[in-house]
Amino acid sequence: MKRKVTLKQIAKELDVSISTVSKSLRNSLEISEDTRQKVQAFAKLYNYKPNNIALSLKNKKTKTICIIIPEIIHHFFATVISGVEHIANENGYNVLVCLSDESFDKEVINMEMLANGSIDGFIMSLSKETQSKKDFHHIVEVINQGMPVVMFDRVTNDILCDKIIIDDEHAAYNATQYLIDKGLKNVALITTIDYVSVGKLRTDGYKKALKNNDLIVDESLILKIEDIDNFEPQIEELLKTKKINAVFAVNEIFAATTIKLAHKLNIKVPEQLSIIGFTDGIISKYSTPGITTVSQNGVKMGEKAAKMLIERLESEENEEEEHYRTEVIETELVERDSTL
Amino acid sequence: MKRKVTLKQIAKELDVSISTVSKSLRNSLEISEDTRQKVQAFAKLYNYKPNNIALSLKNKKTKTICIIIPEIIHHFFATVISGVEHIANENGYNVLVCLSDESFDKEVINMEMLANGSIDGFIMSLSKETQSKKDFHHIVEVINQGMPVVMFDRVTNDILCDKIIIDDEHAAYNATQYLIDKGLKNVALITTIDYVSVGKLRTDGYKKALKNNDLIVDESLILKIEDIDNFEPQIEELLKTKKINAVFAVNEIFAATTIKLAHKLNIKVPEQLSIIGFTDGIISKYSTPGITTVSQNGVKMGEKAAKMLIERLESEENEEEEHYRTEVIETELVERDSTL
DNA sequence: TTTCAACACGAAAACGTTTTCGGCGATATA
DNA sequence: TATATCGCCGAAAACGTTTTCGTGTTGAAA
Repeated sequence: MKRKVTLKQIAKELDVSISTVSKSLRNSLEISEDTRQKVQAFAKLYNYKPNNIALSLKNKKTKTICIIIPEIIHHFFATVISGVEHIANENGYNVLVCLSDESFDKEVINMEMLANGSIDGFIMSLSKETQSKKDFHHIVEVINQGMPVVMFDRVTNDILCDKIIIDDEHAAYNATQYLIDKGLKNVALITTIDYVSVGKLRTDGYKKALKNNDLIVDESLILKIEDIDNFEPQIEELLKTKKINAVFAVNEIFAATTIKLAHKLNIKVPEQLSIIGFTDGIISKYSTPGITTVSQNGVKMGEKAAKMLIERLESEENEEEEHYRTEVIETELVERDSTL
Repeated sequence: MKRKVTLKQIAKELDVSISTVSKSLRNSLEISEDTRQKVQAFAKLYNYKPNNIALSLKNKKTKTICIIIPEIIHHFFATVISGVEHIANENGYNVLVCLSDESFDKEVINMEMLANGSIDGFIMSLSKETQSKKDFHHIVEVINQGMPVVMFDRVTNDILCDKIIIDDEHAAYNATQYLIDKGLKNVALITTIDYVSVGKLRTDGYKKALKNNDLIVDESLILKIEDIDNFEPQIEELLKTKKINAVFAVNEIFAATTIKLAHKLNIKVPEQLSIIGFTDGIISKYSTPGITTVSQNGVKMGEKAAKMLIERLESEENEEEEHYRTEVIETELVERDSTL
């Protein structure tokens, strides 16, 4: 077991100074061709690699960015990570992944723990709890320390920073309009509780579409799911008691579950019930029938977020202006077989 | 924008030495009650937090572990990360995620890049390319440098280290037996090419089950998928031309696709065709019908892997024995509606 | 009054780099 | 011969910690 070799050890072996070794390896002209060759050969032989931690300390840059997400099991977040990782890697950055588990405390702990030089910047999507508490002091603090933060998807207006979002309201509007255009007038909405920013926006879009088509918004057709672990009965109830011919679900789990329940209740999809989901997940793709859905393009969001963060990191040296941007990623309606 | 405060700055402000500040903050009895209070108050006021990079350099421990996986979009790997992250966090470790994208080169680059002090240890699952090339020099090198590695799922016998696996052969055997027990004699297998270790093992289990039930292994019923992006025609061909009443698929994508194609060909699932998948993914759960599947318990794998790695990291100080373990995580057959 | 311990604190090394500056010998120039 | 120049190299600082060891002051004991 040969431990890692350091500059000091090479210097000692070759009976030169540490500076000489360092310069030789960086091919400085200050050092004679002869010495350079000797040092480089020796370094190669012993497989010398500079210690990253030491470099980080010296440069005050870790070349690591952290992404904080509520959960990784969620396919959308996985795709975002994938996008972030690619761009980061291309630019020589590593990616630290932290999960908040939708908990405010974990989010705070993670941020405080890493804001001490461990990383260069954050990419994050707020936890549900944070959104409901509306307490963002931990984020403000980090930003005030001069560490750039890019928020995506679940963002808040209370914080000034770069943001990547999709136009949730507009996307929901389009999805609802799509259903209406098919002649479906009784569209139910299955959504989350309001404090989840995207849930609220999508609900707004749904309502707006109805109104613009002179349809009345029937609140009893809007199902707000609170308990993510036990919502089937509510949907079943909706399908049984209400006269609907279409459902717009704000995520793919709700959409897939609706299909399953429709099947159970002998309601034919899409003949009797059209269903549109949200998110570009694998569930929608591999489900039978395939689910028509609003694609969020998580990969692109991740890529864009990483680009913005890295751009800010690299330009920061020149102490540039603090002009924050909010980028909107376009969504796309992927038509499959769950709609007429 | 107040930048991070350091010991040196506090020392200067309070007109004491750096040592005094450090000791005060660690509540050393060497320092007078008075001074300690003063320093601590000041530190709190300026929200002092020790710089992690400096600590890492000093302690030669980064409290960071890296997990290298082929892709994150795969639900199974996402669950593993989740398990790793939890245990890591509990023990004060952070998790760096690297994606090899099934590429040998990316795997090598990532490992070499991080083996220079950036992290304390690796948890990894081999990329397909690495498995087919059988070139593991990068891993051997890392291990020889004294950095612990824990492999999971896609492992190799050519490397000595801790491993977490499931008994793929046994699980496949059970799944096949389950089908046979239902009276289904014509069981097809949809698998991957052999160099993916788990694909091979699952194929072996399938064959063994057939043989033990005095059924002949019909190689034409074994479909080896090479091109992950265009395999539907092959499955369709299989369903159309072969007389089969059950399919065992080695992952959930294959299983879900089979259902979709059966639906297209008007083959009723499970009445005319029973399907069993592999992996405990969300596709199986939310698909209609729900897919009976072999659950791999990725979370538990991740947890176990993290535990083994951290255990080795913390015990290493005592230069313990080098006894490597291979832990087998039990699988479970989750019965849903895609089988009789 | 001298001696010694206890107390409170500071200097410095160490972790592994990079980089600035200065020095020294040799050669070229005046 | 004296001076300037150049080539080659080393010392040291810096990044932010922790920790060992040393040192000066104080009080009490002899």
